[in-house]
Amino acid sequence: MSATAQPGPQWRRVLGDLTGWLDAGEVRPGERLPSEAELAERFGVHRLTVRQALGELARTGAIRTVHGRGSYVAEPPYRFRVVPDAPSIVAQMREQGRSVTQRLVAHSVVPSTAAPDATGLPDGDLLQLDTVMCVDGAPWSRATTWLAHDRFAGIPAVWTDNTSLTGLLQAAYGLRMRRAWRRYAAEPAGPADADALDVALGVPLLVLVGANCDQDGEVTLVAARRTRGDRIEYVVEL
Amino acid sequence: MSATAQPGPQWRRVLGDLTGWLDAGEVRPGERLPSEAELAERFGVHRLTVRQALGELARTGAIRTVHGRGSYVAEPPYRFRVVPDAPSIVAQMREQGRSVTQRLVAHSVVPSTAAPDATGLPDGDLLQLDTVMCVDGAPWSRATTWLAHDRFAGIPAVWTDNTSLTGLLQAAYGLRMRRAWRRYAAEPAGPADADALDVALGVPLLVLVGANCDQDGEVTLVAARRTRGDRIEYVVEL
DNA sequence: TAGTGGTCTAGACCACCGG
DNA sequence: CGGTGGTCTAGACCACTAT
Repeated sequence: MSATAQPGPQWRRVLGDLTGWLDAGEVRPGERLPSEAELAERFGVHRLTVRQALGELARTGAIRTVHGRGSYVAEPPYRFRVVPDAPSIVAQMREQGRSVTQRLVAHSVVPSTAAPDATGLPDGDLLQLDTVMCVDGAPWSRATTWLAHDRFAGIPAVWTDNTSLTGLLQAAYGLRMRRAWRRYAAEPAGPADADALDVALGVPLLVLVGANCDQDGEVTLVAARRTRGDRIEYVVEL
Repeated sequence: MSATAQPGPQWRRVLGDLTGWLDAGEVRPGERLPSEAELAERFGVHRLTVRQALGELARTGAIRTVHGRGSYVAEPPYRFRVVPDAPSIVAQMREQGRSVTQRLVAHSVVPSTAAPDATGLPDGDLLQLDTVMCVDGAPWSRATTWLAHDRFAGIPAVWTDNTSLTGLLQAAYGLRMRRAWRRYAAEPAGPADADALDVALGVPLLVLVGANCDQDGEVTLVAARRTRGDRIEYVVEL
């Protein structure tokens, strides 16, 4: 009945009731919620009031709203536990039986100032690769990678959706890398993220910026990866 | 003039124009934006349309809206770079000249099932500490910590706002710990986070769950720390 | 008390999706 | 086509802040 007589704003009550539905499993993951109009009628409020509550649910990832179809209960935010030691992320996921593809959406030559500062990359032009990774068919993360252009200019020509950059560098360049440093941060999805990762504006992304170096200790690769917060967890064993 | 004739919705144009103001420094950090009513008039749209744009700015942390006063341009999202190796976070920040306080907001005895799974803590009741850390007077992170209750029951009695848990454990219990494992994730702020950290619902938090073990390799402390995403960056040197 | 943001309603039109 | 969510307006009232 949801006759919850709360003191706060009405959309809070609606939000509370809807959250209750989800927690109680009255609407299961994958199922559609009643339409906004019907919810408005059922709760005795205006549709905009319902939308306020639905917006909060969407921002926290509890539901997923699709224009023209409805709002669907999201799958529980399962997370891959990615272990930064061990092989590359792609190899790791494939070992877990996931289908992983990485599409090269853009590549360009940029001055070395374009990479995040304090990277340790050598001076000179850089090759910048913009990729989108999909796991089991769903957008998972975006990455921007910088490499010395003179050395790696041939990469875009041989890229395929099944490329693992780590594997490619080892196979084609004989390059075995190890991790130099990592930075972890949480940022809201911007317009480009929302578009590429199929999420709402502002949802949390886990941002990992890192550098790898070659056998001689020279930094040869810098990458910034923005991953859906509900889809990842980095585990570091010490 | 902002006669930007864009194709998308109007609130996008408003958002774009406001973002332009901020980027160009036409409104500086700490200054107040015009009132919603005035913005509505100036952009020739309804106040709700302006609010849609302001809401996005607030969620990305670009502005900060205060009931009854107005919307203020946020300080640039400066981030502490916290190095997980090296001393405790508190000690590290104080070395950087920050004033750090940690208020104990609650403590209780809970069954061992209350801690995040796979922690490695011994069975038996746990002491759970809920704390809020402020840096330079502003809320910065919330933490929940679990310890064996029988061994550490006296901690709440001696807690002060200047306590560093690491320091306390070493001083009062002769305990020197080292890191066992860490998990990094990004999650949206829930109601409790929003309240304690003074942020909007749903803004990104960087969540760090970790365990420390004593000299014998026994896990003695598990902690989950939820920090404002615009205020932190974890750096790991490898 | 005046000005600000927060909430809510009523009603409209558009854009998208599916059959 | 009908149903859905996305946007927008008009107007009202409430809650909070400052003076």
